[in-house]
Amino acid sequence: MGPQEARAIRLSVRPERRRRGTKEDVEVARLAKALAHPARVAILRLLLTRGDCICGDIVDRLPWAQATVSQHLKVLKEAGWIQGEIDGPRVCYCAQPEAGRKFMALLRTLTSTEERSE
Amino acid sequence: MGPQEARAIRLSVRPERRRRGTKEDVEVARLAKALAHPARVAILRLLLTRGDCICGDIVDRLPWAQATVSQHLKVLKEAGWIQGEIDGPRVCYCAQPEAGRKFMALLRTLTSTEERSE
DNA sequence: CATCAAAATCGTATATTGACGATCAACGAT
DNA sequence: ATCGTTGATCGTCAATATACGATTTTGATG
Repeated sequence: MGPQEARAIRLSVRPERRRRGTKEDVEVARLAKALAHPARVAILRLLLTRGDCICGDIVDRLPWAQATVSQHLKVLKEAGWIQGEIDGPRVCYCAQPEAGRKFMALLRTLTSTEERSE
Repeated sequence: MGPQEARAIRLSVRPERRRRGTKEDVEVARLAKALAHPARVAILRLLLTRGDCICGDIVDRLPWAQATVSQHLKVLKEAGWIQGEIDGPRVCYCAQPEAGRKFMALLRTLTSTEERSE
């Protein structure tokens, strides 16, 4: 067997299945991705510290345009970090503590050296 | 004052400072971003469970090309999640537990409702 | 129903990611 | 010095993310 043939084989034999990773890995990545921007972290922090349910106030408190904030809110909402509740002409957002707990749990699982039975 | 003038003012008066967010928010986002891809989570999990210091084995175990894995390793390394040590013609990677601890701590701070001065 | 305020969405321009073949650089061994 | 192996880097293409003005949608109110 030639020298670079081995490489070629290794390259081609690589597992085809699971192109996008484990369920768990995808989940960790999904939650992490939603936090992967300072604006979204700031929004989440705002909702957690100043208390639940704010809305256009977020725009006032953060240095981003309304459209931008709205976009980030959407990302956070879709990932389950926050929840938006329609309240008359405005929308009240609040953090979803379960997301944080779930994320922490997943991270702990990731870190723990316990054996995993596939 | 006109109706949409208020909006205009709010839009223009928005704080110019801190375009990219707090130090802490940027840090959380930075660490989260490095985890925001299943391949990188998988790599980290591999290093944490199978043990420190693997290398081309990562390529064999994961369903991505060598160049792709190398790229992801770089991202993880630059974010401080892992460390690479040159060992002859190969490179031995190992997880950096501090990163995880730091990230968890930041997340806990984020979640905690404690009052933050500044 | 005309109007206003609030927030989502659209449109768009720019920037960043992700994947990967191909190539390069480092190094051990002949 | 040459070769073979390993892993980083380059180049490129497609896809996704970001920012935000402009517009639309939604609902309260006169």
